[in-house]
Amino acid sequence: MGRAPCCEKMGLKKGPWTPEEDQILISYIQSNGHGNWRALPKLAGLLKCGKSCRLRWTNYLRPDIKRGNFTREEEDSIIQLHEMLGNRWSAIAARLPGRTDNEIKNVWHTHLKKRLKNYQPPQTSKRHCKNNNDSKAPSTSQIALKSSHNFSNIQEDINGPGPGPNSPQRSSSEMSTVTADSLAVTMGITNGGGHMDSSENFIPEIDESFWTDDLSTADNSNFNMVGSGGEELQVQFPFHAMKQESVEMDVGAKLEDDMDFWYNVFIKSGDLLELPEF
DNA sequence: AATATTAACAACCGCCGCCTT
DNA sequence: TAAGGCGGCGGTTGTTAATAT
Repeated sequence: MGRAPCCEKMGLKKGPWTPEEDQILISYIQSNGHGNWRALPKLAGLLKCGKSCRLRWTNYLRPDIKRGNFTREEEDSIIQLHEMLGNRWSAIAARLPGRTDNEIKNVWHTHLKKRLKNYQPPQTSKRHCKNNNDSKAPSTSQIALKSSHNFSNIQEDINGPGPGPNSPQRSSSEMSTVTADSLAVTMGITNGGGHMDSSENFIPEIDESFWTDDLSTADNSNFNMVGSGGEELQVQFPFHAMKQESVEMDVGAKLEDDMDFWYNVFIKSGDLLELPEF
């Protein structure tokens, strides 16, 4: 069934916002907050529906919105995030401060799709990224992240409760600490041949042969993460990931020094993350 | 200079999930 | 527990500006 769109209510104006309407909305929200969006237009004296007001505010009038063209770095971040998250524009926007989902969506459709279309990733041999010498070294913008959290939580998330076949054998004294205590991390595995990172490094796709169900033969893995501010983080997990499209983990896996693989991972609640000196 | 085409962006629409009653 | 309201999200459309013919 579904509700009728609020804008079908009598007397409500559709279409572009005038500077006067913008000013009314800004003034009202600044002094009263938006509260109930549906009630707002009436209270503020606007002939717009609440939905339209909310959209106008969140996509255009909000004071923290960054106007102007996207930088190359921002575009690269969008491409990378889109590879991980798909069309989840709001999730992408959450990692690009000052940018809105609508704006990012527009940029994607008008610029970035074309850019990617023109880009042909280099061919990678099987398990090409397995070897450090083959895979790209971390760029200077990437930061190694370590945590003291026991990574068995992650294995439990993947394998279910109980001791995994590859329980951590190293003492936590070897680990640095991330101060975040409940950081949720989601691994997003690339499926499409690879991509360029913001430093023009090619991050290869992970070949089917990489994945294993046998953690006892696992290698340490290394992840390329995007932090809350869109910054890239390089992390490693001491287990060989099993293939899952999206794995929710408790933060803080134990992370190791030996670099092996490159993946794309994003921090779901990145605000909690504090980067250690490293 | 006029017209057609394309690009860019703002706004709308409808669905979905969460929250309240 | 179910129903309805609300906000948020992603897809899509409409309008305007820029560029090509």
